[in-house]
Amino acid sequence: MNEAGPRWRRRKEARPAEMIEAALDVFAEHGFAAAKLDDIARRAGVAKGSLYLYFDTKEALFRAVVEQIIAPAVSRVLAMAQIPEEGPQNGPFAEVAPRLLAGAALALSQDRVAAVARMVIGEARTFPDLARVWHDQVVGPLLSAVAARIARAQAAGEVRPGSPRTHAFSLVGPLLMATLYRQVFAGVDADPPDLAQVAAQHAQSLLQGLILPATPPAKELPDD
Amino acid sequence: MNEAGPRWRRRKEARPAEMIEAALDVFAEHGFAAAKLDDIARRAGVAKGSLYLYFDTKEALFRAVVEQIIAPAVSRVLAMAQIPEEGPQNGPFAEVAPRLLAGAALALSQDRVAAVARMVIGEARTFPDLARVWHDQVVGPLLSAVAARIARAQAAGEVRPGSPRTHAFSLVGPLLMATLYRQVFAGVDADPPDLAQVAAQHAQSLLQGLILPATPPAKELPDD
DNA sequence: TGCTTTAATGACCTGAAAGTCATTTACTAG
DNA sequence: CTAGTAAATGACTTTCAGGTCATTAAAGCA
Repeated sequence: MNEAGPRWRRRKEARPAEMIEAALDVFAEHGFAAAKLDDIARRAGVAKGSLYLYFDTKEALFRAVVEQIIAPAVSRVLAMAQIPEEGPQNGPFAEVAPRLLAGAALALSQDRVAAVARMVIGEARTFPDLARVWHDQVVGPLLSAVAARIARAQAAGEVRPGSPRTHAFSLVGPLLMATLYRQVFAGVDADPPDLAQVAAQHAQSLLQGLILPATPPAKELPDD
Repeated sequence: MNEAGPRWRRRKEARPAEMIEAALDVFAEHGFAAAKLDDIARRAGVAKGSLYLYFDTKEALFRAVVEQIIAPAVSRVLAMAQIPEEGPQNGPFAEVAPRLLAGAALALSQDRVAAVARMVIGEARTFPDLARVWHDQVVGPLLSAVAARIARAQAAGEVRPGSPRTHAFSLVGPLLMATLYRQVFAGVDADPPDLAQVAAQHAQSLLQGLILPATPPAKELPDD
């Protein structure tokens, strides 16, 4: 019987991150309620009791996962979109919008980010304060930044009038829909939508308009 | 001590519907996993054991809720949008699309429908066959119908080229986003988006284009 | 009015998973 | 080398909700 080394190591610094990583996998696969702490512990290579050295409850672990995964994604999207609050002009809106959507598509292409988004939607009612954090720190700032940029474009006469906030929904809604579609129907639909393609085509459609300006097909004109 | 009548009544026909109704309320409030059958039973005015006379398991009850609530909503949307599979021409796409979005907004304005949608998104991983049913019977048909209508409009030269399916995402994504926003942030955001407003403004924006064609604001032109 | 049927009950059973803690053992300071 | 510390363990406790079933009683019928 070979005893290669100590049965376990003391790794106070590395443990929490590993636990969060493992928790993300298990939560994403089964959802919050159906995820078992034993599974998470096993995947993290620790005993269940060890989880409680770093997280008080299952919910605390869940919240740590959300914060850990999402915070970088949010700042990355805003950075890629290059939407500074009060910065200098950063190009015409017709160029900013596709950049923003492309950046969002890239961020949401990571299944980890998309899975967290799906889980928050599913669990918001179970954890009202999670919904509050998400609203105040993620969705709110993102929506406000986009709406502010749209309002600037409206002031410059670039963009059609209307509620900037609603325009923001117009802009990013399809991407959210495609993301959720991929998450919900993974394994059911063999041909899920491609986020980059949706982002590109939607940017084009929304900016330029879906309707073609009465280009007669040279054939169906009523003969008079 | 007044004994007004029998302790309970036999109502084989009315029970299931009442149970589904109560179950919807409790599921919508707490999510599937956190919903207690005792609560559902109490709200339905029956004992827990009675639930098992009509539904084999908690999951069966959940599925009954989904089917009961969604089926009418789906057919109503398609009816309001007046998108027959092979029917006669039903007006230019520029008129059909707003009608479709308005109908969808109306259907999704019922919190019951929206709550079910949110729950399916949240629970799809826990119940893979629920995701399959939802895909095959709800989302798939709806998306296909809309995409088919868009393809017809493209063939007629009304609509810009591009994947019809992606165009369908462009069309309905913002409404889904607004619906989920309302569901997730109910109680957190005091000023949620109005679905009818989002539908109307988005239809306008998407069809006509968000970008204004270089209308000089008569003031900021560089003076040369 | 009594008999049969079966809808309905609710106390109970049971499995499962969150959370605890006395014990073990890796590490470190002296 | 030794003693002190605290990271880590995993068997145990506790809680709780899904599911069962022997019993009750409402309704239909002769």
